Amino acid sequence: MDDTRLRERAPLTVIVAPSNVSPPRLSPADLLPDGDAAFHPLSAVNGRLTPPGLEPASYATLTPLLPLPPISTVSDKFAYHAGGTFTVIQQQQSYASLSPTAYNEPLSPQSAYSRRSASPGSYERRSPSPPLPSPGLDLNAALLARETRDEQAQQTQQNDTEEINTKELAQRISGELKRYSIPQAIFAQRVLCRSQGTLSDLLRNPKPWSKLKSGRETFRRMWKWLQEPEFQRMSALRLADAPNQTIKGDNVNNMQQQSYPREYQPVAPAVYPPWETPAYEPAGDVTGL
DNA sequence: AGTAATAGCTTC
DNA sequence: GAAGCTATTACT
Repeated sequence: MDDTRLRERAPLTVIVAPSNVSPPRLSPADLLPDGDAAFHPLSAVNGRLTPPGLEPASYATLTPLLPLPPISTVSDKFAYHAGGTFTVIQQQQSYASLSPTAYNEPLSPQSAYSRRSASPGSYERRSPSPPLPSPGLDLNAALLARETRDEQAQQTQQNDTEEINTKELAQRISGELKRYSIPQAIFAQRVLCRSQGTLSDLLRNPKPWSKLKSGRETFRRMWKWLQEPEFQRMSALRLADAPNQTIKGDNVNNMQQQSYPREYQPVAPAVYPPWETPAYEPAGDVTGL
């Protein structure tokens, strides 16, 4: 874990260090695998977009899926907004926009959407009175702020209204699960709050978006997971199962498909995939990032 | 043995 | 009827 942290903080040169993480299986130290290149831009972007001092990797606090929100509404607004963490949003977008291929298949997440709403009017509509920067500020800064705002609006709109190419999304998810050897049961439970059987069915027989009703929510979660930077994806997988939430049919805790004891301590720096690591890191470890 | 796919059932 | 769960089977 310290390795991860070091890498997070480390200057670019260190990150570049070949960690040759070719095997699909992720170890905690490999949370920034070969796609590390994708994270380089982040540092730059982070440097100029986010307030200094805000660490880019507070897994515990940044993880959007942490207590998995009720499947009905929250996911529509995305936890980032709820959490009000400006920085996170920007980072997320940076990842999404800057690294379409680094840790993704040739198919970028965006392409899973049937289209992108890049309507120039979205910004004005959503932000009627943007706090314009004072004349003293750099024009670039102003444009940047505007751009960021625009992207946020787009992101929100995508999550809310955009259609998802479910077939493509299913293929993407399947591919990612295979690539990292993530069992369906784990992904289904930790990320989707669904059962393995449900996920299997959705992946194999995805209904077209237009024919989906409440089932869209599950696909949205898949989609959001895909959009997340890798460390967040893994963090989500590693999460404790959501406590008994009053979600219809969401009694995942009753599933006896697999029980991953979360009590045991990771005595040695064992190498296990993130979803097998204890949900609760030793005190102060994760949050201390 | 572990994981994925599927059939039948339940819930809303 | 859609969506999902459980139990079971099939697959590797």
